Amino acid sequence: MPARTAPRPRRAASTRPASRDSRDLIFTAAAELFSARGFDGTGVDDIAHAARLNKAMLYYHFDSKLALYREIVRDMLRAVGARALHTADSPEPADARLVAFIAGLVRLSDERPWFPPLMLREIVEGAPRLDPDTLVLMKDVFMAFGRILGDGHRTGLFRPINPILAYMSVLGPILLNAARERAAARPGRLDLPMFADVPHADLTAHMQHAALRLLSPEPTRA
Amino acid sequence: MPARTAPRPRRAASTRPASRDSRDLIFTAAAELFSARGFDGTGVDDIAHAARLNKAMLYYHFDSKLALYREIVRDMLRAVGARALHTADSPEPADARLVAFIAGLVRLSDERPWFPPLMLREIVEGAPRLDPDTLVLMKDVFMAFGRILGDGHRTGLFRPINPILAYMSVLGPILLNAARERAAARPGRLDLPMFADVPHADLTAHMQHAALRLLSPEPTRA
DNA sequence: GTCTATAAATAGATAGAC
DNA sequence: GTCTATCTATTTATAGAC
Repeated sequence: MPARTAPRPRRAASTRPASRDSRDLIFTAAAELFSARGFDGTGVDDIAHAARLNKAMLYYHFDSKLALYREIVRDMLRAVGARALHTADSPEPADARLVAFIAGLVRLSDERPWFPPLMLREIVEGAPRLDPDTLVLMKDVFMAFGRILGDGHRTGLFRPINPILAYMSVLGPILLNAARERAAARPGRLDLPMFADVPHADLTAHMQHAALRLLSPEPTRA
Repeated sequence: MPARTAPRPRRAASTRPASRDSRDLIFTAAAELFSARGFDGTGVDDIAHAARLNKAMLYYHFDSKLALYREIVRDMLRAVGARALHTADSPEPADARLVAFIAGLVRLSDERPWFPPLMLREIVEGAPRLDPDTLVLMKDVFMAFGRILGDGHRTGLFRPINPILAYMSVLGPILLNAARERAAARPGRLDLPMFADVPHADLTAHMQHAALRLLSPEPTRA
């Protein structure tokens, strides 16, 4: 699921306790932990233990903790960017593309559950650990969103609006809610009301509806 | 500015390099750093250095790094909660209270710039470090928001909506945008388009407008 | 109240056996 | 490819002088 450019071939048959590729095990465990506790809050021992391996294996597959982290973020941003560019450049009208953009983000949050918390962290911290190539990927997502916004404005589907504020207003709820959901799912803690379950079916619809309301040119009230 | 329940008296006159109370210096430096780099990303030495003191002073004023962190979050949530409860219980109609609720959050983000990043981090991580008393404060803010929402629904000003999704949709953009702004202001990095300046005047208005559009009962489009 | 020096624990990273 | 044992640097926290 992590997906490097080309999936390496798997060794024939092997026993259960390490049947999946150890690199993927470490990758996934690390993504999970980094998103939950942050880069500094996660030890390489924690990662190795969660992957049911040891840290020597981590260093066998990755150069360093930082290199592993970067690979996770790059993989994630490549996935987001690919989807965003694809929908932004589709021939459909802007409102349909906006709806697809949001559906893509929500679906991606399910496929790569570490995406929302990790993305939030990177924005909050100002992405201090990312290399220039990865920063470009972050930019691409925003530019794709901006293109949808601009097209919508030109075709009269959307009202004029500051693209950054619009981006924050669309991305913020999606990321924050998914991150909240994820935090609530962790064992032990948190029976606060704001961490209660939200019916997953309503979610995409709400986010899409909210975005359309935000951008629609019709005035809503004084 | 951090504000314990009662501000202790200041010593008469003293030289510049440590004229302000050292406790407040450490408190503010720590809040700033914790919000920027997270709890684990911030060392007590970093804090002491930013406060132009040393870590022995930190331990003179606070029991531990964790105790200091908790005090910062508690102070922040007390401020948010007090403001939220005050506006939620005001006699005004719900839409006016919602607008005031948002203005309060934005104003608080200016007064205590560490609030948005810190709050985001706590939600993302599921508040694993907070003591029960502090968790209650988090709950109070949400409940105040919920009361405004419920009143608005009863009086026909708002449409029915899942309170958690509404909370995420109002809080998410405000926190994320303020955090983004703050990350962009840090020296060195980040000239990505999505980290560009947003005219501060537009900000509150946008957030208020967006929230009203989200909750208004009038249908906006199919 | 403020500092320097240091103890004790932890974390990232590597050597080398199997 | 996988593991244990270990080195080294960093980090929280404290002792004790001024």
